[in-house]
Formats: sequence, C-alpha cells, structure tokens
Amino acid sequence: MTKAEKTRNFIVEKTAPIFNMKGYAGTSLNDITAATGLTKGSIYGNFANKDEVALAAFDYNLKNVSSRIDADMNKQVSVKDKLLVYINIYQKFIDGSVSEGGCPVLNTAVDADDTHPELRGKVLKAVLGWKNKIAKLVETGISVKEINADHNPEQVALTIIAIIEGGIMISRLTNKPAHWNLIMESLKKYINSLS
Amino acid sequence: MTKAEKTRNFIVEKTAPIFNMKGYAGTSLNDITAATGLTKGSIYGNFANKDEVALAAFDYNLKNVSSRIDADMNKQVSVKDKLLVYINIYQKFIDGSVSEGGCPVLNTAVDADDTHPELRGKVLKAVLGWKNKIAKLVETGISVKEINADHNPEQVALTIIAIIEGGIMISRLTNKPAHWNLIMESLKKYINSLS
DNA sequence: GCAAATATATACCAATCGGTATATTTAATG
DNA sequence: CATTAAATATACCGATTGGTATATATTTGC
Repeated sequence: MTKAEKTRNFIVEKTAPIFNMKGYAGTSLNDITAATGLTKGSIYGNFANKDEVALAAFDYNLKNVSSRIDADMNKQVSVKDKLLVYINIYQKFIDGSVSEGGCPVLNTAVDADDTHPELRGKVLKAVLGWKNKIAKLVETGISVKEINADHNPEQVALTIIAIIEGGIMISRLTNKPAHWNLIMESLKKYINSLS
Repeated sequence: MTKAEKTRNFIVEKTAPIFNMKGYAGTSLNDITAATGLTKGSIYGNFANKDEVALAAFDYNLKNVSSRIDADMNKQVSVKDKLLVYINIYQKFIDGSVSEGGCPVLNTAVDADDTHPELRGKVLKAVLGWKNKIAKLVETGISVKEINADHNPEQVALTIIAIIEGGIMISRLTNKPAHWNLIMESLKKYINSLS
C-alpha cells in the first residue's frame, strides 16, 4: 500500500462518520481538514473533489455495516437465525458503539434522494442488493421447508428493511433503547410468523 | 391578516417543499429568494434568520400531513379503519401528488438528528405525538373489543410508524410504487392481526 | 388624499464555500 | 547518499454563504 493509498484510506475513515452525521451539503471541506489534520492540498491530491470523498465515505460506511452482517450471518445456519442477525448488528449502529450517525443507508437515502444523483445511485444499489439478499434467504427458507411457501420473498425482504430502517429513525430520534427493543420485538414476531 | 402575515405565510408555503427536499444545510437563502421572488430584505423583514424559516417550514409541512390524516380519520369509525388511513394519505406523499420531498418527519429527523437541536426537538415532539395518537387508538380498540388486549399499544404504535417511515424511504429511493404496495400490504396484515 | 408606519428592495459586509497553482517537504529509487 | 518522483502545505482565487444598514415603495389609518 503506497503512501497515497494510506492517506486516502485515512481520509475516508476520518470523514465517513461526519458525512454520515451531517450529510453531503452539511459537510464542508473545513470539516474534512479538521477531522484529518490534513490541508486542502493533501485532500485534493488524493480526491478530485468533495463528491469523490463523499462517495468513498458512503462505500466505507456501507461496508462497515455489511461486513459485520455477513460475518455474523455465516455463524448461523437456519434462515430465521440469519435474518435475526440484522437486529443485533443494527443495535450497535444505534447506540453508537460501532459507528456514529446511525445507518448510512437511511441517512444517505434521505440526504441524497432529491439532491445528489450519484450518491443516490449508490444507496439505491445498496438497498436493492439488500432486498435481493433477504429475498434469496427467504427462497432458501421456503425450499428447505423452514418458511411457508405462501410468503412472497420480495415482500418479506421489503418489510424487514422497512421495519429496521424506520426503527432506526425513531430510536435515534427519541434516544430511547426501549423503543428500538419494542420495534425489534415486533420484527422478531414477524420473522417467526413466516413459518 | 396583515400584509406581513400574508408575506410570512407566502414565504413558508414556497420554501417548505425546498426544505423538505434539500434539508436545512442544503437550502440556501438564494433558494428562498428564488422560490418566493422576494429579496433578502423582505425575507429578513419577516424572519429573524434562516433557522426561523426552516422551523416554520417544518411546522407547515407537518400540518400538511397531520391535517389530511385527521380529516380522513374522522370519516372512519372503527379503529382499524382509522389506522388504515395512514396508508392512503402517505401514498400521496410518495408519488408527489400532494407535497414534494416525501415525509417531513423522516426527512427532518434524519437531517436534524445530529445537526440542528431546535429542529430535532420539533420532529421529536411530532413523533411522540404521533406515537401517542396511535397508542390511544389501540387502547380504544382494546376497550371496545376490536383489538386483542394482549397487544402493547405503544409497541403497536412504534411498529406502525416504523413500517410507514421505512416504507417511504425505500419507495422514494427505488421509485417503485410496487414496493410501497407490498410493504403496505404487510402493514395491513399487521393491523388486521391485532384482533 | 395625505402622513405616518410598515414592508420591501438595494447595496453592501465579513466569513466561508469548493477549488487550484505553486512551493515545500517527504518518500522512493538507483 | 543523492536524485528524482510523489505527496503535502501554503497561499491564494472567485463565488456563495448568511446577514444587515439604509433607501425606496407600499400600505394603513385619519
């Protein structure tokens, strides 16, 4: 890893939480230099513009979620247990023990939806990928008779994502872990009802 | 209504969709003057600063949702039918037929959560009020034997809000009405399961 | 319809915005 | 170790940011 690559990663690591909290328009180049301790010259030596930093920061934030999901999911065997992994992982994104600012999918979707087509494209891809992942899990669950065949995999996927993301919005706003727990209890009930 | 009040309302009406789409940091005073056709002098003659416009815009956007909800809800008698009103109303906020930018609660919650305490306070109040409203509906439903007593009203309220807001995020991002329909089908099933 | 009060427009402010050319420093290579 | 190449810092750019003092219109009440 060359020096430039290291610096690039360093910039992304340091700015990713800021973009996640403040959004694209709300994050200034001053924020970026302050967080990294670097100067504008160094930032622009490694990125063409602010957009490139924001896009890389989103990729970083997304991978921070998905890699943890994947790791925990591989430890589970049943489809239901795999689906329940989302609850435990996202809990950490709400209490801030893992990353600041909550879920990057939610944040970036709302932030970029009407303002930043390129960033929007990245979140869209992430959500569609997430949807497909759950849908395939459900299909597997149906084929191994773990899940009842009268369920629509795509619908299940969309419903799970909606409950999680909506739950994150509420829990981070009210700052009440009890709210998250109640919503996740409903999600567990929903997942268990798929049998 | 004095001239100033009229102008104030005019400014709020014209800027509310912009704040809803672009957020607080993303909306500039230039956006405000462009949308209203007024000058900065006129804006600052009616508002102390950008914050005041943003706060008034949120109130306007919120009322635009809640007044429609209330109106439609009063037409329904059963608790379940009242709860189903949310689905039809929010549909209009997704396809843009009523307001631009989607749900102001979701947008402002994500936008202001880590950045704007005053705006955050307003959304928090809105969500808690919304939660209480649904919870009381559920309590009524229980007392009239329409809803099974083993349901936790607060939990039901939080779950419904989460599904709606999560559904809005997804549907507006993917731009697929089918996604909204599938998620709302799940919500209907959930509401009907409360018996 | 005239005067006073109110409301809007004009012209400006310092600060910050994203971005760049160039100088200086640091790292890699023979 | 010296030379070269790469990376970072400095100093600056024009444009835009939120905001204001003051002049000009426009209402309002008599």
